[in-house]
Amino acid sequence: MKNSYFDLVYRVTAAIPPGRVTNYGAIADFLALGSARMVGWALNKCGHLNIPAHRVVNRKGELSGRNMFPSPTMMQEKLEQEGVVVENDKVTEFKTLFWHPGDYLNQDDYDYEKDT
DNA sequence: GTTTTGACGGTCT
DNA sequence: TAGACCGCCAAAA
Repeated sequence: MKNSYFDLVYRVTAAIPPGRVTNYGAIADFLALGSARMVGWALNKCGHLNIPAHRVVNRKGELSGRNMFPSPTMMQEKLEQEGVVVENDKVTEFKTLFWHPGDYLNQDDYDYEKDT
């Protein structure tokens, strides 16, 4: 538990319920980071952690970070696998599937550092 | 030590 | 309504 700004991002991202998506701005605003780029950047170094970064998209609901994944299609595949309808690399029901960061309080805590 | 880029967002034109 | 510009903080070159 480092309590760093990116660790907070990890926790919120890990708390995103399956079949649900959110955007960087919401997390950035919730954590008062001041910039959505901090969120995306923090997730960029999530490579060694088991964080569902595929559930995090930009404000337009587009899978902007798919290019960073081991496989660009993996992000969309995972979203569809959880029931999220993705078309043209963007979430169609984004506004409906949108998940508010504040709801993560209901998820209590989550060990994102626990890989395996 | 300085400059540029980056998984973005909001506001102005 | 749509397109373009600026701003946020941090890390790498």
